[in-house]
Amino acid sequence: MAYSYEYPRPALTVDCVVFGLDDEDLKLLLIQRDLEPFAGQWALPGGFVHVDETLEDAAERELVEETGLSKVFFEQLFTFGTVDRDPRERVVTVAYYALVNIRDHRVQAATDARNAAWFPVLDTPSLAFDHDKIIQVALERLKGKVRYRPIGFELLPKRFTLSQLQHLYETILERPLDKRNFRRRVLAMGFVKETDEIEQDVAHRAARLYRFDEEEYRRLTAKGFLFEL
Amino acid sequence: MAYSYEYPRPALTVDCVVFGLDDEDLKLLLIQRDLEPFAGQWALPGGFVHVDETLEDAAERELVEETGLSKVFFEQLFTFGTVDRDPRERVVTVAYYALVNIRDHRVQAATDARNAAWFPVLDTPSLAFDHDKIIQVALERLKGKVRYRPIGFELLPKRFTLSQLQHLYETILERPLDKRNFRRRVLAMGFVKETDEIEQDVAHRAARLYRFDEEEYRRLTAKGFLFEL
DNA sequence: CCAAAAGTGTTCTCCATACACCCATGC
DNA sequence: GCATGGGTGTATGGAGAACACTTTTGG
Repeated sequence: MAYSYEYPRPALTVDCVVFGLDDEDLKLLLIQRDLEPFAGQWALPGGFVHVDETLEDAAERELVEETGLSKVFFEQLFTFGTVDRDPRERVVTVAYYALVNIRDHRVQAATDARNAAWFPVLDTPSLAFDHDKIIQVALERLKGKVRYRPIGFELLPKRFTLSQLQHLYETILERPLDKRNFRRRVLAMGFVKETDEIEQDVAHRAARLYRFDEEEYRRLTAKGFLFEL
Repeated sequence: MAYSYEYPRPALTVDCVVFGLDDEDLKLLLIQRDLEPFAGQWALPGGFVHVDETLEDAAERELVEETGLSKVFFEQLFTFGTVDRDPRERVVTVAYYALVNIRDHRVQAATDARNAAWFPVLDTPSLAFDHDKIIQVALERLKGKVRYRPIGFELLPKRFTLSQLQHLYETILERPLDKRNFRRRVLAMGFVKETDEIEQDVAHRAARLYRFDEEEYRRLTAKGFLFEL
C-alpha cells in the first residue's frame, strides 16, 4: 500500500508575500521572528498548515495572527521544496502573494512575531530561510501579471486618481509611461469609471477620482476582451 | 515552539499532467491505478514526496516509475490543498505539467500503475481524486503560457515543419490561424531556423524542416525581446 | 492528370508612440 | 503670482489581419 503513514513526511507551511503601495514606493510587509530558528530576524509572515484547513485558510490565518491584516487580495505564488530550506527538518512551503492598500489597513504584530513593519521592496533586510528567493519570485510574478490582469487596483484605495494609477504601473514595471497615452488607454478599456468626486486637501488643482468597475470588467472579459497594458 | 512534531501533518504528494501531441490531437498520459483508493480507475501519475528529495525530483521519479517517461520538459503548475480531496486522509498535492513529443518516447506501466496510456484531452475517462480539476487548470495554463513562452516546441520533434507548428498552435488555442501571417511572424522572431532537410515519405510536396534555436532565443530575450503569438 | 499540401506578397486598417501647452488651485 | 500637478489632441509609422493562386510531389 502506498499509505504514507509508514514514512517520515515533510512538514508543510504557508508563507505570504504582502505587497503594499505607499504614496511613493512598493513596500513589503515583514515580521520579526520571535522564535528559533532565526529568532530576531525578519521574515515573511507564515506558519504550519493545520490538517483541517485549506492552504488559503492557513495563509489567511497566519497573516491575521502575525500582522493583523485580513480580507486582502490573495493568490497562490509557488511551492518551494528544496530539501535544506529549513535547518530543523524538511519543510515544504506554499507561498502566496497578497496585495493591500496600506492606508486602509493597520498592521500589528502578534503570536510568533515580535514586530511587523513595511519595508521598501528594494531595501529589505536580509531574511530568514529562503525568503529572499521567494520575494524575487513574487516580484517577477507581480510584474508579469499586472500587465494582463487588473490586479494593480488592489493596491489602491477604492477611489483613485489616474496619476496614482499611472504611478503604480511605473513603479511596478520600473519604467516611465506617457501620461496622455496612459490615460487614453486606461479609459478606452471601459472598466475604469469616472466618479463625480475629486481629491481633497492637495496643494494644487484637485484631480478627478476614478473607480475600478469589476462588474464591467467581468462582462467585457466574458465577451472576449483581453486586458493588456 | 512552532515545531510541528506535536501536530498531525498533511501528507504531501506530486501529480503530473503530461501533455503530448499526436499528429492530430493534444493528448494526456494517464495511468490506471493498481491500489486503493480508486483501484482500477484512471488517474494522473504521481505519488508521495520522500523527505530527502525535492518536489521536482519526486515528480520525475514518479513519472519514470509509473510510465517509463524520463527527461521531459517540466514546470510546476499549482498546489491543490482542499481538505477532502483524498478519502483516506489529508493530502496536499503539488501538481506539475510536462510536455512530451509522443513519438520519441514509449510509455510503459509499472509499480503502482496497472496500465498507462494516452487519451485525447477532450475525451478522458472520469478520473480519481480531483484530477479532472487539475487537468482543467493545466489546460488553461498551457493555453495561456504557449502565447508568451516558446514551450510549444517541447511537443514537437527536434526538426519540424511550419505546418506542424501552426497545427500545434491551432490545437492548443482552439482557433484557426492564417498560414501566411503565421509563417511570417514565426520566422520574423528569428529563433526558428531553417534547416537543409525536408520531410520524408509524404504523398505530396515535402515541406522544409525547421528547428527551434534555444541559444538564439536566450540571446534575444536577454536583449529585451518579448515572444508573443 | 489528379490530389494534397507547400509556399509566397500586397493592401488596408488600426493602434502604439511621440510630443507641448494651458488650466485650476493653494499658498 | 508662482509652484504644483491636472488635463487635453494630433500626426506618423509599423504591425496585424485579410486575402488566392502557383508549385511540387506521389500515386
